[in-house]
Amino acid sequence: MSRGEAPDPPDDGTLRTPERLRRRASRLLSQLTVRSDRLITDGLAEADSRKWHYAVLTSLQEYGPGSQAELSRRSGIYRSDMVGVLNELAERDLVERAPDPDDRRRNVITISTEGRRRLRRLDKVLDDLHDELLAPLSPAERDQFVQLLTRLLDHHTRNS
Amino acid sequence: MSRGEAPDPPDDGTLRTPERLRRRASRLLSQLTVRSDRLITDGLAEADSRKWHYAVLTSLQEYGPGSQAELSRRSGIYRSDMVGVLNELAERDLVERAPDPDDRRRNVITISTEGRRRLRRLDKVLDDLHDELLAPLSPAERDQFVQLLTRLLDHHTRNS
DNA sequence: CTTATCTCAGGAAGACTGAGATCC
DNA sequence: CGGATCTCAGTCCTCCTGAGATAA
Repeated sequence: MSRGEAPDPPDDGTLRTPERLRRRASRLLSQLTVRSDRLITDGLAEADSRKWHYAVLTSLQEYGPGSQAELSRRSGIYRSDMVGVLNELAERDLVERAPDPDDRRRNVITISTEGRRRLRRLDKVLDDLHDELLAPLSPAERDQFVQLLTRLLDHHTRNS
Repeated sequence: MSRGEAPDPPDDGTLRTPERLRRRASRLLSQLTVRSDRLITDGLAEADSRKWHYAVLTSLQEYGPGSQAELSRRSGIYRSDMVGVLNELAERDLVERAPDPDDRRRNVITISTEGRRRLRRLDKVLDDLHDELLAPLSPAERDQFVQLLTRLLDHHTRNS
């Protein structure tokens, strides 16, 4: 409360007006995401990685090799940003990029053995980080939270 | 499902591995926040406003006039970015910026009548936008959601 | 002298646009 | 030809750092 924020809510259902700002879901979301992003980014940086590395490696592990456009669709990384991410991954020998013999516009991206090893480590790192992120919630509440987020995201993804 | 995403979950509690990526709370958060931000930003743009305008106006309405540094603390806007926001608000005659006679380093920011009127409109706009944002959730679930977000945010705010 | 306030300049990172070259 | 793919250059926004000027 050292930041001149709103006082605690009345706790009787009444919503005092100062709470309007604090309780806007959009604000809560963006503020929490800033913290979450920072947590994850810092944690992965200690493992010489980024969120995007994890997203691409997981997608390769689970769905197999693919073109860059395909990886982009799978992982949600923008097609124009994919180039840079793959450069970083290739530098570290975590993936291999080879021209597709069947369609010479494409590159086929494959995860390397080193990449699989790295992915296992990142998965552990992320488990710990999520433990920290969701610390105040009970296991049941964590599921609840993930479920609510998923439903919201699905809804807003389908309606493009 | 036209985007090469993960298939639907088994729906029996089992978590197939491809779901790891999809279900990471950090990813859900940041993806949802992107959509939410876009929704809010676009909606407010139609009212010639931004999120920051609303934050500052609300804080002025609820807590009364204050210096820029104080507004910054209340509303969460970075002190360096506050200048620009106040310029925009002053341009539109929604706030008044006057030097503090007691401390000549400071400006005292006051909300104008026009500002109050604008704020009432923005509050309605935001109510509608949040209805859209939380559309798939029942009223009880919306409360649940806000409550979970608040607890998480509080936890990560206290630990600086 | 130290501290606080206001201001501006600019960096880093993410989401995104647009366009050119290449190929189907 | 239209459409997809890879790449690069660059925009916009947000969060944040740093520093200068002024005044307590």
